[in-house]
Amino acid sequence: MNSQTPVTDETGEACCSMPVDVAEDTVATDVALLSAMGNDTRYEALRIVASASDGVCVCELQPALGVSQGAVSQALSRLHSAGLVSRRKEGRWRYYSVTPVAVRLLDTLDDVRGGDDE
Amino acid sequence: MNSQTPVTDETGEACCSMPVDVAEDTVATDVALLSAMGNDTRYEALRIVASASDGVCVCELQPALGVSQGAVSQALSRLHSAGLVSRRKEGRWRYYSVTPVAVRLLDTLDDVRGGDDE
DNA sequence: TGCTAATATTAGCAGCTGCTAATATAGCGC
DNA sequence: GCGCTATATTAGCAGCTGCTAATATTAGCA
Repeated sequence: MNSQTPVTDETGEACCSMPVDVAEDTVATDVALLSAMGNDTRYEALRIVASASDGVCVCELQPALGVSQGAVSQALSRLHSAGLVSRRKEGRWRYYSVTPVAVRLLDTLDDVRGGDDE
Repeated sequence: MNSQTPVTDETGEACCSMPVDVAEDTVATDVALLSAMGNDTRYEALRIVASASDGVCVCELQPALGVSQGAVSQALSRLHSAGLVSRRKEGRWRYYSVTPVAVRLLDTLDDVRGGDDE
């Protein structure tokens, strides 16, 4: 606020304690994860990849997601650089699989959403 | 890709199985959560609120976050509508606290980041 | 080698997002 | 009621994001 922050108000109406610092690299790491998943196309792609037992190929994600091939590739590239999917080549095909990080986060999302449904 | 998707390639080189459908409201719910947290200011605000035992007031979040009062208010409003913080009034002051949903997600983020640090 | 198929990358566009400044609203004491 | 403080809301701007279309790259085959 100005210089009259209630934190040090002498009337005993001090507002509350000093806030903590959040480490910059923690912020960057977590925000990269969260924002990578925080988009419809990328979230759906991740869900689809997560539900496959042996990886999903770009060629079938595209019809499922209903966007262009380029958009699918960009989505997967973003998920990969955030550490949410791994990829491998098999001839012409590229397969994507979820990482343990993604599994954990998706499970947590399912838990908290399930709790709301009661 | 076009109509010759490897999914049904008769040569046995079928690419993989059919992808699942992801429920639209599940997508909307989760993406709202993730994108609310997927921004530096809002993530840091949530972290600060999470570290306080009895709620944090807007007036101290503002200096901690280093943005305008209006930006703090907007950030908290977004977190609130995503169900990540609850709020209460005490006279002139507005206090924000984390919800169990936020706690779960932040804990999971800490877990997966901790795993990476090894 | 030349072609097709799969997919990554790039360029560009329209809409979105996050911020500031200004304003509106709520609470408090005189 | 007035003036102040705390904070929510609004308007507007600059930069960002997600998409398509086009192109580049890679793999496979005759």
